[in-house]
Amino acid sequence: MSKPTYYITTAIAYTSRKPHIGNSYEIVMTDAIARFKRMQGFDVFFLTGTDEHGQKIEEYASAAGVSPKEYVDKVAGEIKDICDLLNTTYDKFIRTTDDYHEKAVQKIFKQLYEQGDIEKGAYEGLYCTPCESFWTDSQLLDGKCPDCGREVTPAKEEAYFLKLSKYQSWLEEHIEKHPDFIYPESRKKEMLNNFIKPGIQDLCVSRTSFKWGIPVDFDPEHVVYVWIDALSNYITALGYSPDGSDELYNKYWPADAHIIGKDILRFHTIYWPIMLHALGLPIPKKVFGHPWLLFGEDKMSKSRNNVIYADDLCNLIGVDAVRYYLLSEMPYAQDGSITYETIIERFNSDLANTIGNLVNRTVAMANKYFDGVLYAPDCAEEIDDELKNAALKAVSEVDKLMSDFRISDSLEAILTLARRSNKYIDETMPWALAKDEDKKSRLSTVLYNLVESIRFISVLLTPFMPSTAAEIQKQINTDLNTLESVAAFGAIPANSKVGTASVLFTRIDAEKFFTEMAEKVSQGQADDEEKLDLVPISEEIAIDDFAKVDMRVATVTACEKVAKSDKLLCLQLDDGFGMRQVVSGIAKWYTPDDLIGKKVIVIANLKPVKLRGVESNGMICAADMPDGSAKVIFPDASIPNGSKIR
RNA sequence: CGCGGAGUGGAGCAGCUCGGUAGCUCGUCGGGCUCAUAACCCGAAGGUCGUAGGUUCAAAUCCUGCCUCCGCAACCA
Repeated sequence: MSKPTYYITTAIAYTSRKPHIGNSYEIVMTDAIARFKRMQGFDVFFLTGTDEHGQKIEEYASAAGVSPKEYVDKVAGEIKDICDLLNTTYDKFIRTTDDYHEKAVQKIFKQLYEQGDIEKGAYEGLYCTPCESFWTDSQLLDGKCPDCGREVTPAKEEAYFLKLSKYQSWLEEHIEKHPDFIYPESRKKEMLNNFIKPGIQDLCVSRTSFKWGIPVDFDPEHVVYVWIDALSNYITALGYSPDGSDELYNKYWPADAHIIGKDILRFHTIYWPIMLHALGLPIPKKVFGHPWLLFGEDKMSKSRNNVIYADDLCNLIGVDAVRYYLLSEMPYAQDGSITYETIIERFNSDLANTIGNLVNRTVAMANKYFDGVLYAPDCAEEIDDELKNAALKAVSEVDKLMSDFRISDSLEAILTLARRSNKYIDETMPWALAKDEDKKSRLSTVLYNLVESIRFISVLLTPFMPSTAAEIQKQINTDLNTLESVAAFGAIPANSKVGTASVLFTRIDAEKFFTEMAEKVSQGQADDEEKLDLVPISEEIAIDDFAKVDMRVATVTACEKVAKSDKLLCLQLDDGFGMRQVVSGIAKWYTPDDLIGKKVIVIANLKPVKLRGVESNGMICAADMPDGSAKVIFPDASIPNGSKIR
């Protein structure tokens, strides 16, 4: 009888830059689930990989002066290194530039085209030539362009479309009938109400504006756009092809779980199922949208190098501690936040004090009192049952919680057992028993129970902190590490001998930590990585082109928030010639009071547009910050209004 | 009225489906112990459960209004 299969995937990571620690959460979480499923006896296939096409990569590559392929090779290598560093046990690492994937995608595209699910079409929109924008009927104001109020004309731009609308009712029904399909539950409503019920828009699945993608083989002007390319990885990795698939595919598909970020839930719960359904394939059983791990508030983002990378953190606190931190700090449905303070706090409290110290003191006592030998527990007391029950309860809790992917709760359940074990030591006071020759038997029973409880902890810890689990088992000298071995308390054979104690986690001195971290982050790291984040320099222009841009100094005389918008401020400017109204998307970072009375630089000859119904005549110069915010450029206050900038 | 989520002791969360002594981890303070990594164990302080009403014998838990925060959508010339 063959083992039941379990196919689990992460999303594939986009190779635009080296991922930071928040991005590593997903692979570690998926790894923990995969390892746990293997322990449960499943035949697991765990897929991860990289998404390597697209215009952005084309741009980054040209900015770096290398070919797109060279560029993605580098970044994909870095991503894979991080997966390996974090000790994740993926069975396959797919890259969307892999040959077999590209071929399969072309066939999938063609198949969908031939059966009519993809059609060559156009943005059937109404086009406003001056604005270079397409509009739908519903967007028009009085039948005219909502931006400039001019006439619009029907126009077309050639592209391929995936016809989603005809599967709408099927999808709605599928989601209703499979309550487990979208996780967590709260996300389901969002998808249903926001995107499905209002009507699914057909999806544009090809581009002609860039080349770095998989060519549509029967129409080489077009390149397959991200959705079909990237989503297909889950089946092409298994060797799926419309004209015949590999064994792996037949064995593992449909996936048991796609673990993805909440931001791409929409693509996985709408486009992906429809694509599969159109191809006549089964739908994945579960799509789990996990929350994000953010950098604590914006305290850290003020200093410009707030990004934490997995490898740096591993150097500081170790791989398993990083895994533990990621898995325990992330709540189930809301975003978690990273701060160095909580990293240290959790490390010291949970790992060093609770688990590490428990193992250390127990193994030390076993060696001290009985030269490490564990005798048969023949002097039980009532209090022992509490420990045994706690151990067994931890097993059933973890089992239950993991079936819902409740990772941090699972870890907490293990910690609870560790705390109970520490308490047991105080209750039984082995050091007091040791002083009384008559209590040797009781003492050996207590130590046996403790070591067994620690063994439970180590076994349960395996999916989350594999190296630590192994190290604990080495220190208590056991190879009983399966889930079966923790079905009942007392599996350690009598007269076995524990190993030697050594510190599992050295407590972190916060002060020292911050010093070391600052050093590591500043040296070497900074310059190299920051370049990757820079927006590429635009194409060369002539001086004449620049001369077309008329920039002037102006004073902000009045400023207010634009109603019903989050981002827009409406500014009144004195540009030397008179008053001018400009709308700017900086409300998140500036209040009107910050700006009134200040000098700014305005692009004075920009074509006017309406934003949120408010006319904007020009644009304020501001710099993009690494964290996505913007800083307005304030010129010297002595420059008169209307001065031209060149 | 675009859609959805959330507001619980200093911090982070659980409890809310099926109303009935407000719980956990961290931190703080006091005590205990000494096997251990200044660790471990016990105890205490600290919350009118966002706000205003309503239902009820009884509401953190159900209903309504309001305020605030966060996602998504719109929007950043």
